Amino acid sequence: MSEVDIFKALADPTRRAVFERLADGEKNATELREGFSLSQPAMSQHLAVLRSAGLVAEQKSGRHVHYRVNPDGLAQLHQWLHRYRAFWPQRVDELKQLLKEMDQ
Amino acid sequence: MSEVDIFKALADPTRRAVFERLADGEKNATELREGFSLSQPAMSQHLAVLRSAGLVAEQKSGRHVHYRVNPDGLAQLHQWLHRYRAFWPQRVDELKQLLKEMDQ
DNA sequence: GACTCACATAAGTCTATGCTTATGTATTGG
DNA sequence: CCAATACATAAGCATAGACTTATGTGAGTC
Repeated sequence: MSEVDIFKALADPTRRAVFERLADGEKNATELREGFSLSQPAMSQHLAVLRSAGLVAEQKSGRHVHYRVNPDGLAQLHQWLHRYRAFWPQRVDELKQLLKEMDQ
Repeated sequence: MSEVDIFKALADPTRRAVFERLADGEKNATELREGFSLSQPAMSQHLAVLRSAGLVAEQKSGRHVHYRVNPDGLAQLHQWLHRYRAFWPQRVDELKQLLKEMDQ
């Protein structure tokens, strides 16, 4: 698991959508396919990428594999972003100001 | 500029390194090449990707082009991450606990 | 005005990646 | 125990992406 892997994993729109679905709650690979027009191997490969990036965790239960969000990946991402914190408070303030102005 | 573009832009190690150098301070394309073993067009293309992702901003000055971190991109990333905030406070607490244990 | 410098853009190549179909491997139900 | 289910893995293909060399463009220099 590294930052590169995390960014690469999230660079794919399908994987980002899968991750978002997992954020709603634990699901197995078959449930995750619902709504997507993807072959079963494609989903399996996407999950492998997310897993090796530390973004999701798996738990085998019989012949099902339950996937859930792994906070480790998000923590890594959060830590990376935090290095550049100096750049966004200013921006946040600007947004706050903008919202204040829009309210009037 | 979209989340996909941002993640894609940051998925490349070279672009992440370029971004990190820009975080240290505004630089032009030639200065950015120092230390990298990249052709000039390669750097130019990387900067184009970072620019279209909203991660850096350019400012032309004579025949030089000065690049700097654009907070907009980081703000987008921060906003994306914030959607999953529910997952990381728990993790942060775990890390704090771990650090506390390591101190002893 | 020719020349150089600091870039951007074009075109071509090679590798990475996302997809497919085909197959392998546990697990479970009849 | 045999078929079906729920996956993972393999192999092949087609597109995307990162790089190169070559060329274009506009701004400073002499």
